[in-house]
Order: sequence, then C-alpha cells, then structure tokens
Amino acid sequence: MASYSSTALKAELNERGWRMTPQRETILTTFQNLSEGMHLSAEELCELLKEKGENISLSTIYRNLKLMARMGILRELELAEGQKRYEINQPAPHHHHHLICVRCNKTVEFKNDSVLKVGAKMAEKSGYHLLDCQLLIHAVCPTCQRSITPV
Amino acid sequence: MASYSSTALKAELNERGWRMTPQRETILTTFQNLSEGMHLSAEELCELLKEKGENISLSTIYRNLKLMARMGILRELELAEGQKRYEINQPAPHHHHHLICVRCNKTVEFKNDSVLKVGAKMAEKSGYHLLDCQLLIHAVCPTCQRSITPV
DNA sequence: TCATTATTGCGAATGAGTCTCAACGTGATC
DNA sequence: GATCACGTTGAGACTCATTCGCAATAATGA
Ligand SMILES: [Zn+2]
Ligand SMILES: [Zn+2]
Ligand SMILES: [Zn+2]
Ligand SMILES: [Zn+2]
Repeated sequence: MASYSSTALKAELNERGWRMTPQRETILTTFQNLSEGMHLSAEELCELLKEKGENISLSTIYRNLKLMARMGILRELELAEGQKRYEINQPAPHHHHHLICVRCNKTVEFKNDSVLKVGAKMAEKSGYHLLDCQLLIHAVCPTCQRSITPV
Repeated sequence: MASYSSTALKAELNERGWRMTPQRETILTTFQNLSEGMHLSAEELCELLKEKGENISLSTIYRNLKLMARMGILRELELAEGQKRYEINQPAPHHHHHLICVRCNKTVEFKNDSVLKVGAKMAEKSGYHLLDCQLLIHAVCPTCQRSITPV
C-alpha cells in the first residue's frame, strides 16, 4: 500500500539538510491511506486529523503540503475554484488524470498511460526533472448542459 | 488571425440572453492579438489596457475572464503560484501544453496532438461538453537542479 | 549530552478574487 | 427612434486561502 515509506522520506529530507518530524510522517501516512478519488485541501486535512485526535497546526500543514508537492510526493491539484487540493502521487499503474465540470465541479478520474509517457518524454527532452504530469480537462457535465443555470 | 470573431461572441452571448459590450470586445481582441507564449493575469491585462488608453475596471476584467473561460474562448492557467493567467483557446494546430519549473516558474510550451485527442475522447465518452484540455507538467528545470536553493 | 538550527504553532498580515449597489447601456418592442 | 427591461459596469468594501514573523520546541550530528 505504502508506495513511499516514511523511512524513504526521512532519508530524502536528511540528504537535503532537513528533518523528519512526527507531523510530516502523519501527513504522509494520511495521504497513503486515503481512498482512491479523495483529494484533500489544507483545511480538510487539518479537520480530518483533528477528528482523529492528531492535531497539526494549519500553518504546518500548508508548509508541508507545499514541500511534499515540490518533492514529487504529493500532487497539487486545482479542481474546484478557490483552493488547492492534494493527493498522493502514484506511479504508472495508479497514475490518473481529472475531468472537471466547470459549473458544478463534479470530477471524474481516468487513467491513460500514453499521456504520462508524453509528459515524461517532454520533461526529459528539455532536461527537466519530472515531478508531476496531469491532464486537466475542463468541460460541462451532462446534468449542467441540461440545466438553465447561466455559464 | 482572429479565430473567434467579436461577431461570433456577440451572437453566442445574445443566444444566452447576455449582451455584447465594448469591454468584452476589447478583451477578446487583446487576447487575439497577443503574441504566442504570452499569458496574462487579470492585473496585467488591466495594466496593458491602461497603457493603451483603454481603461477597463479590474472588476469587469475579472468577471469577463471567468465568463470567457467558461465559454471555452479563453484558457485559465495556473502557471505560477498565486494567480491565474489566461490565453486564447486555439484549436488543433495551435493548441499547446505547458511544462513548468516549480522553483523558478520558467515555462515551456509544447504541442502534442495526441493529448488533445485523448482529452476529447474522454470528455465525449462521459457525455461532457469539452471546453479546455491542458497537460500540465510540474518539474525542476536544469538550472534549478544545479542551484543550491532548497526545494 | 550538548550545540546547532530546522521546524512548529500562533496570531497577524497579505492579496487575489468576489460582492454590493447605484449608474449606465444594450437589445427588444412598438 | 423612443421606451422599457434588465444585463453590465465601476468603485470600493469585503472575503478568506495562504503566507509571514517570531518565540518556543525538538531533530540531528558531534
Ligand atoms: Zn485524483
Ligand atoms: Zn456539472
Ligand atoms: Zn500557453
Ligand atoms: Zn527552474
């Protein structure tokens, strides 16, 4: 289940002169145990942990979500308006993309290996170190097409 | 040059019970005449128009960028942190994607028709009306890989 | 064990984007 | 081409996701 262990995280952090903390381990394992299709915002993660009795301050959550996204451990997604959401960044067989209705924000996840290949090849060709590759499709869902709601 | 005329915009607006205004025409033609690779934020568009002597209030710009993105005329992009950027949404031969360095925000545009095909097929299969299809690659550019700057 | 210094938690600050509302202008009707 | 209904604009107030500043804390290495 755990595609990226907290031991590996600790090693990678130390290598860069940073430190492993209980908060970082908690955040990592929380995302690893999240069911497929769940995307958490900073605030939602904070609430979820509070319910489980593991309080972590919102500042710390914001800092570490950003850190782990920039390490390639988490994916930063702009699914609905107004706030970023995160999910664990999984390799090839579990890697997926998002189709979003711009009116109701209904989100469909789908897999397509060829897109990841295109992204990886493009990054390599330009000498970039790949962190995340996401196909984002903005569209209007069947329900919203039928509704009279403007735009 | 103009892939989407202001006459067409007026027609589509009226069809939905909305109205054409000088501000909307100015915004549309500004994006149509923008050079390739330019992505404007609301604030930048406001400044650009001010320089040209065509003042449009920031509120109006925000409202219409969102409106035109939801009509599929503009693409809404999250390239750098903190603000959305827009560009004209062009069909197949000019359609492109973005490779972004998460540290310095350097952005590379690239074309790949197969990705658009994947997106269009996926939207159609789910009964969604496609507005925009963008492959977003987060990575670390060669320069930033060599730099000692953290994360 | 101790020193160094990265990290946390709190509250204050920031700022992109939204909201409110009176004044205005568009498009439809006659 | 005058009138009307109502969508749109502009200005400023406002919201709230995210960042910042800093003192207290704790992870690492010697
Ligand atoms: Zn997902
Ligand atoms: Zn919808
Ligand atoms: Zn572009
Ligand atoms: Zn860079």
